Amino acid sequence: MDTAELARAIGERVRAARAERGLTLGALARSSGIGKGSLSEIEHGSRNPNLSTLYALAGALAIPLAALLAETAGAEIAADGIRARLLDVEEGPDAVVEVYRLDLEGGVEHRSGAHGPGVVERVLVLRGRVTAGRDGARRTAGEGELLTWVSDVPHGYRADDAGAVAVLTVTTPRA
Amino acid sequence: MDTAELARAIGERVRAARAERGLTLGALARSSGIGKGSLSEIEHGSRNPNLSTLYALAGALAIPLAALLAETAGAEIAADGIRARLLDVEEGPDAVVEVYRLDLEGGVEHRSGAHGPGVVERVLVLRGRVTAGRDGARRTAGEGELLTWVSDVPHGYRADDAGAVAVLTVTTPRA
DNA sequence: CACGAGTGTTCCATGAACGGAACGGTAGCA
DNA sequence: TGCTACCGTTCCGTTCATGGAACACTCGTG
Repeated sequence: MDTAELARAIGERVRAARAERGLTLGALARSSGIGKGSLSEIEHGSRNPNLSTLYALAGALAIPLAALLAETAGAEIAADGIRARLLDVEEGPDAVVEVYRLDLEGGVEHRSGAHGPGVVERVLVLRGRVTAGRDGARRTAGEGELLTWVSDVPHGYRADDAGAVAVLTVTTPRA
Repeated sequence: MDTAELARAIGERVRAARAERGLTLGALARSSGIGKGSLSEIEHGSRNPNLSTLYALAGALAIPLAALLAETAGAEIAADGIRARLLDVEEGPDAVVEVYRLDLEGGVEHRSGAHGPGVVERVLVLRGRVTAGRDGARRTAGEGELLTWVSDVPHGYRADDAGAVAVLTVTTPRA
């Protein structure tokens, strides 16, 4: 991703956030103190805004600056009915633990092949009910409950019809 | 926090990252394609760099742009021997769940007063051993284990001597 | 149809961020 | 002590991002 692409991505996020809030370009210009022309070009990605402009913009839209500029492309895995966003990576002496936020649409099955030996997955349910685990040994957890399995064989996740949100941790032992 | 403060904070982060990597200002200038003078002033916070400059800088330092610009002040709670970094907030229909990464130094006790009624805390241990819970009803969990308690009374956390890392979720019911 | 009030885009003079050159300071070395 | 090499800071001419004005366009209204 180069700067032009990033500028375009930021522009899209700004326009989406503005639309979400029902603001016109002029209204956002007034509340942020940024020129209407500047805003227009920022939304099109044809500007190279400086820090104060970005900061004022994020403030007026009530978005964290980091969220406005995130290069989430690589950190976000999205498929039909499932979205996994990397929140954190803990590099311990014996293992690396990745922490994801998992958004599961209702009723959609997500399958995953076998991972390396010793890889353990854990799902801590935040909202809804999740059925997950190794093929043939699925279990179900409700809010606040934890599912654990060794994922060296094919496995999968599924939410109740209402959908679910969970924290997924993937623990990979060091080679 | 205004723009000047943010610029100063970013400058400090840049200088720290550069020192960590053992780079001189000139070397970083060459690898990032940014002028040496610009870099010097950015590190002092006396510049208002634009997007392409920030992006090139983050790239040369191998830091995510979002991390360079994060306004972590509000999202990070740091005290003696404990650090809690907000990873995510899930706003469900019945409750709001905050997800934190918890870093606990060995042997240090962290106490917390009572929260509102119905607030539930959960600790999923990623590394080490954690003893936590309501006063008088502490329990201990090792890697991959989960501790849960209702935090409407004083409670606390403590890691083994080696320290620990965990995911903490705080579930607050909607009023 | 004319008009006013709104939209978002394009244009422009000004001021500031840019890269690079010049500078003072320090360390190593003959 | 003279020389070289490199450090980080300050300065400077050029380039470009800025806010605001001018603009084209779309509605709703009389």
